[in-house]
Amino acid sequence: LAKTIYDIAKSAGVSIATVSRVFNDSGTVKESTKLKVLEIADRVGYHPHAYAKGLASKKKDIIMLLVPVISNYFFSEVLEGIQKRVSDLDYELNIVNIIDSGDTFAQVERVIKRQWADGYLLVSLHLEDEQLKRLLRYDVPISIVDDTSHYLDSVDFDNIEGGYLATSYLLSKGYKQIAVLSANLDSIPVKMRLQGYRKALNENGIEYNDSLIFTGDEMERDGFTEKSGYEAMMKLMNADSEPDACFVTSDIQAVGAMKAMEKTDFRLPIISYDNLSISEYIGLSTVNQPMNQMGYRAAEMLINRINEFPGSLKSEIIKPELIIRESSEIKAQQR
Amino acid sequence: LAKTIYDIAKSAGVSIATVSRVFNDSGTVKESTKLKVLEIADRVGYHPHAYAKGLASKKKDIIMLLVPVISNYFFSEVLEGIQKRVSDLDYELNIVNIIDSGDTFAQVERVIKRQWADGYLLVSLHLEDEQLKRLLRYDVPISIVDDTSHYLDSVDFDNIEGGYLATSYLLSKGYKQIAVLSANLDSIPVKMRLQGYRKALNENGIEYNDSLIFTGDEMERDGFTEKSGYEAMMKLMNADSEPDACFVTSDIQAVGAMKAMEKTDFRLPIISYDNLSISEYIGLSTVNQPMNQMGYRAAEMLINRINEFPGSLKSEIIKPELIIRESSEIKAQQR
DNA sequence: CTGAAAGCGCTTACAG
DNA sequence: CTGAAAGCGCTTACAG
Repeated sequence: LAKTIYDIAKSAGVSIATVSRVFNDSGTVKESTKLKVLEIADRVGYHPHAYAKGLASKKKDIIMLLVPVISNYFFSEVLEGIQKRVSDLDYELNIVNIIDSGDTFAQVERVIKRQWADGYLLVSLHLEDEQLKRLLRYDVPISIVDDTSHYLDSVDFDNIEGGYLATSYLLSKGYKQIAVLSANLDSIPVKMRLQGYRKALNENGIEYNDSLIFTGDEMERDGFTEKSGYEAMMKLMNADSEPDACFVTSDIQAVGAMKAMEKTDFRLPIISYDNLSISEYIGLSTVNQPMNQMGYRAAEMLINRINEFPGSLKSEIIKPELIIRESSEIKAQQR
Repeated sequence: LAKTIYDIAKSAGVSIATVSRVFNDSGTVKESTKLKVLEIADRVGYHPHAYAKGLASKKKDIIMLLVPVISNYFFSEVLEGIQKRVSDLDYELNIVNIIDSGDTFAQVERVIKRQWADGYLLVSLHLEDEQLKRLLRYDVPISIVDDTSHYLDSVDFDNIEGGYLATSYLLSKGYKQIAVLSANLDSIPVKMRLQGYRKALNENGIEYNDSLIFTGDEMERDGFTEKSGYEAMMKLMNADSEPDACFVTSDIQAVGAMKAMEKTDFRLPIISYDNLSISEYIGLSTVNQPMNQMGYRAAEMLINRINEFPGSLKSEIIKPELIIRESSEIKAQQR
């Protein structure tokens, strides 16, 4: 029932090769023939079959994006950047949601094996580098977004810089005892952010003090949760040390931390990380990552790679920026 | 470079037909042959080429989901329901993000014309019914999610019931002058929700009063914005009428309305609509729509349709439920 | 400017 | 239980 190139060719009184040329703007076709073909195609609702075209030409003009959690602010921003660049460069974007069921890598591998696209963007998937290495054998362009790899192109954020910016700012305000409310200390971004924290202390001649680092007990989502932030702040308030400001490794933890403070008279200037949409509501000073830009650059990088494959590994690091709102400007208020 | 069925057939010393049968679990293949084929395929990383398979067999085992805004709570919940049902019924899901650029219908039509999938789910797209009618000519199963159609299968929420539930609850608490902070009065869901509001008033013998309906001036996103809610509440506070409770057509408007109230001593019990994730934080009583269930049912409906196409039009309406938190339980406090 | 024909990587009757 | 062959709907040298 669906129309094929043969139907159009017959109606227009030309060969299928000519119809194909019209739709691909390739070769040379007499203007009148072209118009006729286009008119008929439009009337009957014909469009080249994506699979047939992809099979015959190798070129699919499709970028496929694999992502675990589709509905958060982070991904929405990254997607916007990707979408923009992909469209401008005349590709189409297909998204596949990778389900959190333990076999992440198998799901990714399956999609890639099936050869859906000209290139793949793996966003926030955090696979092990050895797993990524195994993808090389499929011999197709793949870029990693929001992570780094030794085997595949990547675009990532500079988490060291983020921790550094937040801490430096607090130091510049005269605070000296800067506590950290941290998510899982083994998580890569956390490690990096803390590295930035130490770097800032170091530059200001302040010694790093282990007893100022507080972690919640809840370790779901690597401790990037409200509950974990709440717990960490409770520990801070009951500790012997007397911090005068606080760096929190994520906004969502800061929400929990603020709830903990609200129950008491205790107040501490805070800077956190992520710039979630709620952060503006509650006046959270935070480190913003230009997610849109990350997506944009990643799409560009992948498409470049498609056009010159293979080639030497490319990796790009995007700098975060500090956003100051109320939470860092309040006066500390001790027990 | 990528492996094909011919490579596997040669290595295994069988014909390509046999390899095909192994991968499709069709026909009968000697167990030992099957094992051998599978072992070789796994070793070299072979998997049938999606396009070639789709072209040859007509059956693609793909459902494609078209959606305008990917990153909101609503879609994430709907997606979860869809994903679950789709996987259980052995299909794969591809998502295409429809960009808000005025040519929504053209984008949708383009995807469908290209025959990517066995069936399509159009989520929150709100196309005109005449446009949907035009999709019939592509002769492929399509279901509408979060809207209703006379031409295509659909799953939608019962917005009348939602307005009715919220209003009835406030009436049951003894309130009699129930104001409405409304988004665009011409929007379909708003009309429905207000119809439910009137129904509830009616059942309780209370006359509908036009001067209790307040709309913001901001009409971006059909007035489903914080700003619009803020403006509407400002109007309410400055009006002559003296409402004792309030139904707001969305949570996001309620956020704005609450900000307006916070600037004054004015307080009004509120119930809104949507149950956004922030609603729990701020204690908003609201109407929840089981989005997960909607997705689940829609996927099921589409796949049924794929298996018996064509057939008589199916449409399903999902009931919302009331969630009571603090915002409706406070005492009114007049100027 | 246009057409005939081979080929892309599969599936699926048909025959054995 | 297995293979040879036609066909899915296109693209693309090649020839004219």
